[in-house]
Amino acid sequence: MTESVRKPPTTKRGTATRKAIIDAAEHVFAEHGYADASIVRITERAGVAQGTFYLYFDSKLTVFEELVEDLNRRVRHAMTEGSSGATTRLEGERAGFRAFFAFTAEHPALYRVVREAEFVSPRALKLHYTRIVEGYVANLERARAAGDVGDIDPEVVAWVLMGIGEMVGMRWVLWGDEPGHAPGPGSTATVPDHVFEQVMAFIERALAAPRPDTSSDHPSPGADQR
Amino acid sequence: MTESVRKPPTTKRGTATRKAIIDAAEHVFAEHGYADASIVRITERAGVAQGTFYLYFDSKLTVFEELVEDLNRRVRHAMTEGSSGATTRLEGERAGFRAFFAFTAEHPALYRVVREAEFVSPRALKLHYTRIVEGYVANLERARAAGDVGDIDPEVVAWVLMGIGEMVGMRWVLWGDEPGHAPGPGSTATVPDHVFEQVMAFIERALAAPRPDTSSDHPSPGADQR
Amino acid sequence: MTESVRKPPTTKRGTATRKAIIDAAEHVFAEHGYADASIVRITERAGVAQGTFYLYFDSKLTVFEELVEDLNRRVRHAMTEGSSGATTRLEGERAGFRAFFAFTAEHPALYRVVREAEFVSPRALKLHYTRIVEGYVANLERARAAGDVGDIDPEVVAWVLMGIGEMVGMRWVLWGDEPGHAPGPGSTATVPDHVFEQVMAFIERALAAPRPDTSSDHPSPGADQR
Amino acid sequence: MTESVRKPPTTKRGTATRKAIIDAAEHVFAEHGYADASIVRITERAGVAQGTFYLYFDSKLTVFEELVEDLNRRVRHAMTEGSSGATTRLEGERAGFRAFFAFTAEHPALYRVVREAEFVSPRALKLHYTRIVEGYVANLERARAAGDVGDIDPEVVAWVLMGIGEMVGMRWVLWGDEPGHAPGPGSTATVPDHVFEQVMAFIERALAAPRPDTSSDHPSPGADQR
DNA sequence: AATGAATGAGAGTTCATTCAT
DNA sequence: TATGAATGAACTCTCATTCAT
Repeated sequence: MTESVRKPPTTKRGTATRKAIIDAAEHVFAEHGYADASIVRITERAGVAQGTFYLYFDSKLTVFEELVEDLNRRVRHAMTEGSSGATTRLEGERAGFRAFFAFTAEHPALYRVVREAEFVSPRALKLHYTRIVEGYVANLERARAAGDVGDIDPEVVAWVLMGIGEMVGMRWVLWGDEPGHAPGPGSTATVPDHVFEQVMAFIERALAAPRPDTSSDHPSPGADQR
Repeated sequence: MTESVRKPPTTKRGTATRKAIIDAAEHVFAEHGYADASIVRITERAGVAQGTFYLYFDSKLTVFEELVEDLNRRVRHAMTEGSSGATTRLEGERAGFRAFFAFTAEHPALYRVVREAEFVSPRALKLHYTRIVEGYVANLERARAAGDVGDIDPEVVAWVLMGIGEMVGMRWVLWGDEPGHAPGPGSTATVPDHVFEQVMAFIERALAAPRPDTSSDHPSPGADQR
Repeated sequence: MTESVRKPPTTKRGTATRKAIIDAAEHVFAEHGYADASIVRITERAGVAQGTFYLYFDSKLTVFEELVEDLNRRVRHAMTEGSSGATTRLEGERAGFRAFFAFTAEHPALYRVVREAEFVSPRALKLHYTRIVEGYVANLERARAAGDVGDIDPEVVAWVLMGIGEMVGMRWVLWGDEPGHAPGPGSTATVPDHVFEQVMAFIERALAAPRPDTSSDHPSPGADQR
Repeated sequence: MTESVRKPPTTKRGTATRKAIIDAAEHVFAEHGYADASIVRITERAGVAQGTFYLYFDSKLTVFEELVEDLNRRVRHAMTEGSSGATTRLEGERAGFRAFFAFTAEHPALYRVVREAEFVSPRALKLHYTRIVEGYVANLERARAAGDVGDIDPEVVAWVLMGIGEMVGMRWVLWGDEPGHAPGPGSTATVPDHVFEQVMAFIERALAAPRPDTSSDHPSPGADQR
């Protein structure tokens, strides 16, 4: 296991070059997938020579992993940013999902790159999902403590939410309205309103705290809605 | 629209060889992913010469697509089979998910192959998901007509269920209990009970028909909305 | 040098099969050239299985050589046949060339196969040319003895005639009138009249016996040097 | 109409490598023919790695076509160069043919490569012949205008000359004196004198302007129509 | 006599990576 | 810091030939 060494630039010019390469890589990976994303393509798009690539990255895999991390950081940022202004849990949830879909629309790379990561870099893949899930878990635990949601296992529910977001994103953001043909590369269409509402309603019903009156006058002992 | 040039085998031996290759392909794709699943690896595992491969398949892509179709057929079969004995919708749903997870455990290829299909064969990928979703949709429409579930959009919910199944399957079947290291190739562990229960409960709450008494002042006791 | 063994058929059916293969080979070689003329293509066109081929021929090279021999026999036959009715040398020459061009038009294989033979089977190539040349030589020697042509070296002139026939055939029979695009496979167009006349006139001038009166002081009246 | 993707070399080293490959290709094609001239053989002879080949050429076919063009340029250059010092048409013609045979002796590739081009690249083949023919045509038209040759069709005669040169070159330059066995690869023997004289005499008789006095009663003594 | 499945060497080509400049 | 020429292992695929049936 050769240690992957970071190769930080030391000059302004270097920093710019490095960024150019990462940016190029995002597009190339998104468009061709890992296997078909050749270094030539990346460097050509970045406007540098092939050799230059290895001044900043150890290998193709290295950029890939760094890119996954980068995108991961950015989605999570977008999600918290999006829901930061929310005053209720429900509002926050909606804003978070909206931000997620918007990010997916703007950065299809996230999606495609992550799905391929299964074989390319399981480590990166797991990190990616785990980190997002951790965010959900934190929110869910807080909500549960506040009695905002029912008695759920935050860990499990977090993964469930992750799955919903991913599949709906793939279906409606990446594929577009017509499942037959994918939207062009520049498309930034997001999930249609009614789909979004259906999804959120689904989630809300699933999370909703049991109505306090359920056990009020006619307590059904042992009734556990789980 | 290019038709396959290869003719189907006409002898017993040929049929056996073809099957051996497809079987080998399933394992190799599952283990290495499409890009790294070389023809050499596949034929070596199948115990035939490299050239033999091309007697039955036009290209690596062809086997891939055929394999996806094959696995798709088999999961769907497993799922309907599994839920065939169920008497209530709830029971059927549980059995269907169980079958899905069990299949995933036994055929990790399904999972891995499909996730990589994004770039390899978008067509195959879409077919796969769409077909499974169609099954869900049919069930949901029937349930809604019977008043078994609330007023949901079956199409959207179907994709949501698909997403849940896929993510939970990945997390607990493929990764195993410890997210750090994947279970060995031969592992057939399935989703832990408590996770399964949590997931099913989540889904049930989300699908449940709204309780009729909600807006009335005379709650009908014993009304079980599930 | 493994001896190429003939594999003659012993039954009627066998004879038919063998012929079918040779015929198919002529077309396939003519259309694709030696290198791209696969055994599969030949046997498919002949309507037999691959293995059957080796019942009648030792190898791809064997059919090729036999085909060259066959075609050679046939052009020569066509040429002598054509000029058999001629009463003068000039007439015979014209008829011979006409027959040659006609054969080329009907059997482009001759042409193409021979040109490729340079590398495939030098032996066959040389045999082919040499045999045709021998015919020319015989005619020229006879003509010289009869005083019908000047004092030429029959051997050299024979090769020259061969070259003329081949190049003109290629240019006007195989390429057609427009050098830009070759005529379709079925085309049997031959050399245009005026080209034919030019070529024959060229040859006649070159062969003509020097007029006896030129250097003598007693012109022999009626001497026609052509 | 697909443009070559390879960029021309920008450094001295690159230029040298490219040349080394073309040179190697010339020899390998000449020795083995197109079909058997593998990239391995070419690169091995050039002393570079296989991959290097593709830095400069898109494919085997590309080098082939470039080589044909290159050789074509060079024969034509050699021919005009050779006949440049000539003072009479006859002298020029002889010099041109001599140059052609000499070139053939030194570059057997020209010959072999062109004959195989029929299937490999008809376009290149036609270009090659057409360009040489154009040179002949120009000369013949000039000669005819000057009354140096009879009333011939320059186009037809040009192809005829082409055919003579090619066949004689093949017979006496490439095959050597003994038709049984080709001369070694390094052989630079050219057409034997007496053959050359016979060929030129043949051509001269065919081209000679008809003697003006032919129909007069006062033969101009010493006029030799050859 | 005929089949057609099987072979395996070898083809052309790509590409991550190295290195001299 | 940047270049771009060079590498060579690995890939997919073809095909003349063999052989059991």
